[in-house]
Amino acid sequence: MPELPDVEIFKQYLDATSLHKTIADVQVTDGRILHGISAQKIQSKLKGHKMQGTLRHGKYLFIQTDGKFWLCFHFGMTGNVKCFKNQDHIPDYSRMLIRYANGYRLVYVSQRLLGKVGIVKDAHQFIKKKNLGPDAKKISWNRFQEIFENKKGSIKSALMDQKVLAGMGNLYADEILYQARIHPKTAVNRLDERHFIKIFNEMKTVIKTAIQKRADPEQFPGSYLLPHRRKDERCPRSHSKLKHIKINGRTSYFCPRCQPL
DNA sequence: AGTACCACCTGACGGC
DNA sequence: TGCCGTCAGGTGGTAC
Repeated sequence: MPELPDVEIFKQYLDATSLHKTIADVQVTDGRILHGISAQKIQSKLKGHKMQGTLRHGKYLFIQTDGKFWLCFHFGMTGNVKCFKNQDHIPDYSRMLIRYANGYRLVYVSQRLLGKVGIVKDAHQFIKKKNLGPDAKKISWNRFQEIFENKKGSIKSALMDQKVLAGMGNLYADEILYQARIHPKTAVNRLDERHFIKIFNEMKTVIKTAIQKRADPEQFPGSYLLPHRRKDERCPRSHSKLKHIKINGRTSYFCPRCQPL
């Protein structure tokens, strides 16, 4: 579930497995993941280069190379990266393989092909051009207050809008609003400072906790909504039956008792 | 500006 | 067993 915490885990994983290793070869097994570049071009571009460092902004993962370009990963609704020894069996839905000179391969996996891989000149420039909002993990309280000024729609839509705030997806937006005890349909302009402080603090805690638990919902605290985010399950706090509604076409789970409108 | 809907894809699941 | 509709965590485009 590649939202901010998941992508942060991928970043840590790449930092641990893939930096400063010479890329011997690149194999694209499904070109539909490529964005704005051909399989041949990405191969010739990466070959012989090394990854120098990583940068995550929202759900995007950028890898700086020792060339004048960055590799850019987006994971869509299903996707991850994994490193294997050359002779290891690689998983289904592996769409791109980066083979290192040291005998390992980095694999980009994407079952539904909704993710994208590309080359960008500069990550910061890309973020600007895409109009991405500030990163949810790094944003300061002052900036957080500002981004909701003059907003009128529902708080959940705003939290999930990558141009407002980068990194929150459907699941974590639900979790944050659940922890803050705010109904997802609440209009932003009906929230006061006290509410925003609560949302901000819960957001930071949820992100930190999720990353600490390696974005694995099974390890999340019992007080979290995420592991119970299924039809007919109950709120871990009030034991009321969870409700689900559609907001902007996405299913939103909440507790009608803890999060009244 | 906000929302609603469609499209992009594959696979899992429930109903019949 | 199998067919079919619906749904799933992402984004982007269009139309109202």
